[in-house]
Amino acid sequence: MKQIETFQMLADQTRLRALALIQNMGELCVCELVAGLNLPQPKISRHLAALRDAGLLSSNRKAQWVVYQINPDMEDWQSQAITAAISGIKDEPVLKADSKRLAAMKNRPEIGSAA
Amino acid sequence: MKQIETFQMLADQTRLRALALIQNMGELCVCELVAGLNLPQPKISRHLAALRDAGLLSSNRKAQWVVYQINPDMEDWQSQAITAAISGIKDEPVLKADSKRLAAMKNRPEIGSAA
DNA sequence: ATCAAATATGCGCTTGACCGCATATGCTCT
DNA sequence: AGAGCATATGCGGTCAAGCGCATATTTGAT
Repeated sequence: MKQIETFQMLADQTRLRALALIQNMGELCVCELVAGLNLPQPKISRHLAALRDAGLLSSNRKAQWVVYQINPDMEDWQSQAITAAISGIKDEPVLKADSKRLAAMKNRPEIGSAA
Repeated sequence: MKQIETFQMLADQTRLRALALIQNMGELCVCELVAGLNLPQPKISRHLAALRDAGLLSSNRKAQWVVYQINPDMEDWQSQAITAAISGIKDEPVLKADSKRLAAMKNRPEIGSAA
């Protein structure tokens, strides 16, 4: 049963924080997530890969960066599950701190839209 | 972060099957779940205890039986999560088999409403 | 071609989830 | 009190998840 994988993905703090921040910002590269969540880069990279493999995120390369976003082609129930998850954690203080750190990030890449 | 626990609970086939069957039937005792899911009683009992401890199920004793139901006092996001989960698995063949086995159960206790 | 930044992966370790099996506890009825 | 069903729990084993650390890979700039 493949659905298990989805909920497994939502049962981890790092992944929830990453999903929340990505949903909040639209799309983010790995280094932005490293800065926002303030965690080792290999750890972030692995979690993102797992989320992508599970179909919850999609990624595409933009120059030297790999940009992740919520997978637009998810199944409805997956989307609902993510919504529930983010709703469940939305008041966690750590999320505010994550956003704050991201906003304060030095040398933040300007990908895509802006120059 | 306590929310993790909720999603952990949803990341297991046995627990999902139990939740689906319980939601479908309103309330069920352990022995009915053992019959429906066709799994060892200790295994079922443990999973039910886990779901109750996580706040997803509530239980109350009725004579010699312990009856479990979806916890009516869940938080909204938990309820949403369960809905998403059940929606995700609703077409799994195993669920139909579970219902069928439960319906065919011999010596099924008549708890509460009926005599 | 070299270098540096961004990202991914290999490896060994630890911890916790789940399991099966045996057994304890609780409840009911006689 | 004793028998019998329903439910819970103790225990040991196995396996996968997550981690830290080092390193490989890809990409862009000089």
